[in-house]
Amino acid sequence: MSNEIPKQYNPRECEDKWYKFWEENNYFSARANPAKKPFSIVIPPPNVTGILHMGHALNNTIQDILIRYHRMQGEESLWMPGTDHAGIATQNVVEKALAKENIKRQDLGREKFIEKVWLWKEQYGSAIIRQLKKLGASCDWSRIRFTMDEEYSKAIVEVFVRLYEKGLIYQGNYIINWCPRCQTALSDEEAPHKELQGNLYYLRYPIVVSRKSLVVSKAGAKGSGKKTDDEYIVVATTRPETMLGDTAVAVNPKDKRYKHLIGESIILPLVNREIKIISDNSVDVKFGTGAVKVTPAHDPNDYALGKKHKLEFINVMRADGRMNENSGDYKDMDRFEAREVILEDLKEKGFLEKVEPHQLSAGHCYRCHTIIEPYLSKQWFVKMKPLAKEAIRVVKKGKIKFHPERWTKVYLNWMENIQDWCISRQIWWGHRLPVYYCKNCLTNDQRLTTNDKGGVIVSRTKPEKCPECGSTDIYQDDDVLDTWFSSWLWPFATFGWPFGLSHMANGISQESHKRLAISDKQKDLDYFYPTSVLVTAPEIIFFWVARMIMAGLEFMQDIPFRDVYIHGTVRDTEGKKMSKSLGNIIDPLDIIKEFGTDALRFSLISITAQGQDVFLSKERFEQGRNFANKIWNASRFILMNLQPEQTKADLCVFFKKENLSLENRWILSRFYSVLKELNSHLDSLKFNEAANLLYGFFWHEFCDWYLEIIKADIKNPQNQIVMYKVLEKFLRILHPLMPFLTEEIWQKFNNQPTTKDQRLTTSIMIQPWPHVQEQMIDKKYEELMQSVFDVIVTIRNMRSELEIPLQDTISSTICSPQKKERELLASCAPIIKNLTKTGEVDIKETCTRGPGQFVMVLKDMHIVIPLSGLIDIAAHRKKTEEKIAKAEAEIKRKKELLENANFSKNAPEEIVEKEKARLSELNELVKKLKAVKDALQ
RNA sequence: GGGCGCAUAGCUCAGUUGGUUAGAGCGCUACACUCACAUUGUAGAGGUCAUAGGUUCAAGUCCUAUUGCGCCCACCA
Repeated sequence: MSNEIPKQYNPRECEDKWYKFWEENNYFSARANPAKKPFSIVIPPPNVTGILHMGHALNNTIQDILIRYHRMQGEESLWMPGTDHAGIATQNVVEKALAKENIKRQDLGREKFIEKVWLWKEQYGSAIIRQLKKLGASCDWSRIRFTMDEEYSKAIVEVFVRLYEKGLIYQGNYIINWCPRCQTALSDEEAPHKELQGNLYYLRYPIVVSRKSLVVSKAGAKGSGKKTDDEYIVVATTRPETMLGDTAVAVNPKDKRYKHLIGESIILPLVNREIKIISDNSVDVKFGTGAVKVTPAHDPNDYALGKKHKLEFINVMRADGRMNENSGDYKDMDRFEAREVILEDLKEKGFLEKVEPHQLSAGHCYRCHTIIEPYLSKQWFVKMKPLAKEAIRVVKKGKIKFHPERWTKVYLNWMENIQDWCISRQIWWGHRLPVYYCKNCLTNDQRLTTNDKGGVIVSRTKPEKCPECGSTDIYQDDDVLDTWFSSWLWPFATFGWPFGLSHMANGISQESHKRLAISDKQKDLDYFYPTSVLVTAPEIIFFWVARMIMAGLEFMQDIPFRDVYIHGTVRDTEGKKMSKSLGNIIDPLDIIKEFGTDALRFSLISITAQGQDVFLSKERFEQGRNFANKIWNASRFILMNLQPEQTKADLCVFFKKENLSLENRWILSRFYSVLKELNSHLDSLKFNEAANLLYGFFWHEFCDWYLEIIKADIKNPQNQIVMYKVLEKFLRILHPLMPFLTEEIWQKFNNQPTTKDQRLTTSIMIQPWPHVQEQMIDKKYEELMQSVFDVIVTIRNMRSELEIPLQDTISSTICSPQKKERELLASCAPIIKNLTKTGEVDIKETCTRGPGQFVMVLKDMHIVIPLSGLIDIAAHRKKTEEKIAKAEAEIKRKKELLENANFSKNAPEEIVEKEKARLSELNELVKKLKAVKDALQ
């Protein structure tokens, strides 16, 4: 039998096999079941264009662990899967693919292009799903959703219309973040600021001299020939190209330098437009020259100024970031090219006073990293403040908890300062706005110039005719919605919300059939919502988490999830974020190929401390692979030695403590202690601690000690039962972390016809989670066993120091003043003999020490073995002296501590007792060590 | 300009509510392959827990300041 099992675990042979097995048996599916407690997670939908990276691997492993754990605990556990249409990202990917064939999306036209995207989605869109399956994700695939699904899209329209009717969606002309490359508006979150090294350019704007300023200038003018302050007003700017759109210069009214110039005119260089000097409190006197050029169409601050002072809004750029017809000679130049040329021209004409290096930060497109242009355009917005109110409350009240908790502050800070959300995008791939225009009512296409509602129809379906004038000349808005406008509905729209809509045209029989289906869906939503935990990355808190909370509260009148687990970002060993462009990617699929999925999962989890970033190197995965292999071989050993009929023995024996040998009692106590601790780690989302706990227990306690001990008496029925039971239960509790390996071994046991336990019938993943048998936990026995281990380690240490090869059998004498200890050691003599390769173990009360013996001290014990060969007496003496010194230092500290009246007064009694015990132990140790030292000469 | 995180063994990191003997993996040193596993075993070396103060009977753990690294947010042109 044993030679059927290979010496190494081969993940490739079993992963796909068991995944298929699980899927075919519908183990992943979950549905409303009032008899059970629900547990649900919605997946953060990966981009449909996505390929699995380490961030996904970490994110989804955590979710899978939670789902598998709760499923085994008997909860109805649903993991809702799906993908996100990822508007801009997907459009970019498809455009790039088309570019290879020299096709532009404009060549195809909107409809054809969208067809291409769908085609692309059909072809490549399932890659990420296949990869999630490779990872072992136990999602209920029968429920898979895509944000562009017809049903899902209805939810989006419904939400848009409801918010519009509530007055929370509006259209308007504002400065928004514009990506000139993607040629679309972006939300603030989609345009993260990055530091740039730029310049501050000081420009001279000539003043049109009026009588009033002349008077003042006389007083201020010094010398002749030199240009005075009153001939120019100098403004500082980082973006000189926008000067073409300047419509004022602003100064602070309190600024004495410019007070006399307020209201005067200047001539805008190059453009020769006459503009006014205005005053406004918002101008910072200390920055630059204290005078600022005002470009209302190209800067959000200036926009506000422009509105306030009723300035002209002159847009000097086109959507592609090139200068437009308002920029004279610079027309058609790229904005950055125009900057250089304009600077040249200004310099040539004496309008450039100086250039200073200046650090600035500018928004960058989160999809293509192009520098954002603040751009005036007509867009659609969601009014966020009213939605945020309740979202703040539920988090403050603790109805939703962040893990780690510190993210609460980040969330609240953002929520409390929330800005309106720009939701319209000028791309093609996405949900078209349910906004229609009546051509007749709109006197002309005023999209960029008016804020007027006339002719705007927001409707769930395309209106036949204009409700105002009855015209049928109606067209839909070209824009699509921000991808996140669909993602924020994910926790309930995936269940089919809203129910009972848009099926009025169906026949009656169909209608009732649909109703039934709808009511099932409604049941599922009622049952699984709010979901239990959301597992995600910090980058996405504002984009997604915060907005889901708002949407859930607004449309479901309830929070979308109770706990938010924010895991760290996966980085390389240098701390850099893993990204394709940096070329520092460790591909999870490569790791799966090389080390196996379970190794990937285990290693990833074992280094993911709650909320800390994960620094990864490939070597980390060796740990997981080695662990998998260790489990494999231990199981192999047990299988090889298992006598099937023995495992059928009465299980009651198993729980009768008094019948158990010390080692069996010990390992069972340890197992249940570990299980108890494991439960608490998993319940408190400390996955790394769970992983390390399982690792340490299995490798060092179960394999290194327990199996080594019972090896000598492996056919003993009690040992047979216990080793089998502990392994079998261990496999179950390891399963959430290492699903494939545990299933493979489980099935190996299952396939032994005579070893059949009635639970070993189907799959490990649907087995019950073991109960903590409190009565089996006994710390006293754990300590007793530990003291035997200490003896063994000491003897091994002596062997090692004396360089006695294992082939040479030695004898040893253990002297202990305590009777109980002697009894314990006597009962464990066979174990000690076995694990130290000692022929005879003599246990005595007092120590007899001769010149031909080597002695070591362990607590209050002497351990003596015959001296064979040479020993470096001086070295050993020195070592002993060091030990004495160390112990004496500790004694001194202890004494001081115990003599301190405050200590005994304030410290808990058990601590004081512990200290006292430790002190007497140390005293005994020093006494013995000194005796040993004296003997060494 | 605000906020957050990190600094512990050569390296990568754990360390719950303060309890005195600070852990793991990798690496390193020595020894050991018929006997489940060399993706292994046994033994060992290696730390004034970033710095300076403070609170406390007791500080890696709590407080304050400093230094270094990293991240997030913000409309200084």
